[in-house]
Amino acid sequence: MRRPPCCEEIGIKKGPWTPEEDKILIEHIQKHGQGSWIQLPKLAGLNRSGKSCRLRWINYLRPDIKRGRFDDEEQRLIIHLHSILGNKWSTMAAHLPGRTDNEIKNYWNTHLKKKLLQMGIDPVTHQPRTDLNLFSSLRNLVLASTNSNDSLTCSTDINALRLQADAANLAKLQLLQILMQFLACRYPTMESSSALIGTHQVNDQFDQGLVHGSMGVSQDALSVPAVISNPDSPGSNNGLFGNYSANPAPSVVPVSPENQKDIQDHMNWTEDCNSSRDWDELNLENLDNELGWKDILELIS
DNA sequence: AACGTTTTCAACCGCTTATTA
DNA sequence: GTAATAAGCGGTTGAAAACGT
Repeated sequence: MRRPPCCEEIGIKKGPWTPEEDKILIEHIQKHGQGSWIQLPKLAGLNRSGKSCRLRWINYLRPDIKRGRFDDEEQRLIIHLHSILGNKWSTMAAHLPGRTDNEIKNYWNTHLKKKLLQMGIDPVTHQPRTDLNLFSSLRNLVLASTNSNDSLTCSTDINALRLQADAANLAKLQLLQILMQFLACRYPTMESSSALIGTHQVNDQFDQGLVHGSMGVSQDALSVPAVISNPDSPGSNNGLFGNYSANPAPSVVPVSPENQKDIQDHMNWTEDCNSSRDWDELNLENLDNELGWKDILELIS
């Protein structure tokens, strides 16, 4: 079924399009319609492949293309769609009028993916990450949340404030759980002591805190976006992280294979809590440089 | 100002799927 | 049913811009 290389494509121009080429393509399509992309370059007098013409038109020259930054609503939608569809960029583009699959793909890879990673959420599984890298990112988020009043005072974007608050609160929850896992592993015999509560108790607290809003996570952020065809889904479409509502207590799951590289440089310290070497390498004392882990515990309490 | 590094995104490549003869 | 062709899709690349030192 492999298509043989087309001899007509030998010697054709590649690389960035010139304004002149754009003009020729636009005028030709306006005059004759899209028709056959293979025939188009020849008919229009362009030294380009049909593929290249199609891509240029669909991703850049179409009159209904919406350019500029993605707004909060679009970001929420992309994240939610990705949690359901995975890397089905063209399907996602169908839900975002004026946006192309290429644009969404680029935006995901350059912005949203990083955002989720910084929040400690695996961009593939859309579940909280457990690697050590998360620890520092969570600390940053907790720090950001404590400074949010300063850094965002001048902002009139209420959504931005809420998103950051939600992210920071989720980070706090994850950080607390990770710390509890650390303590539970470090002191297994004290599992049920009042000083070191067990993980299941932590989860209960998460549940209660999230359900009742006592942990500060806005209810909006925990609701399911109504964009996807799920008429049974309760709640409204608010909050960038609404798609995580199916997992109200951020259960700790392994990081996806795709992001394994990110954590190769760190020990997999939550995977095997019997490995004393790993725990010893997790030098919590070093975290005192900017914000001690004890301080974090105070912050999230 | 100069240089190196990182980020962004348009464009390409190779593969799969759909259509047609 | 099969093969050839066209269209579409997602991953990857690389040039340019932005940023940091």
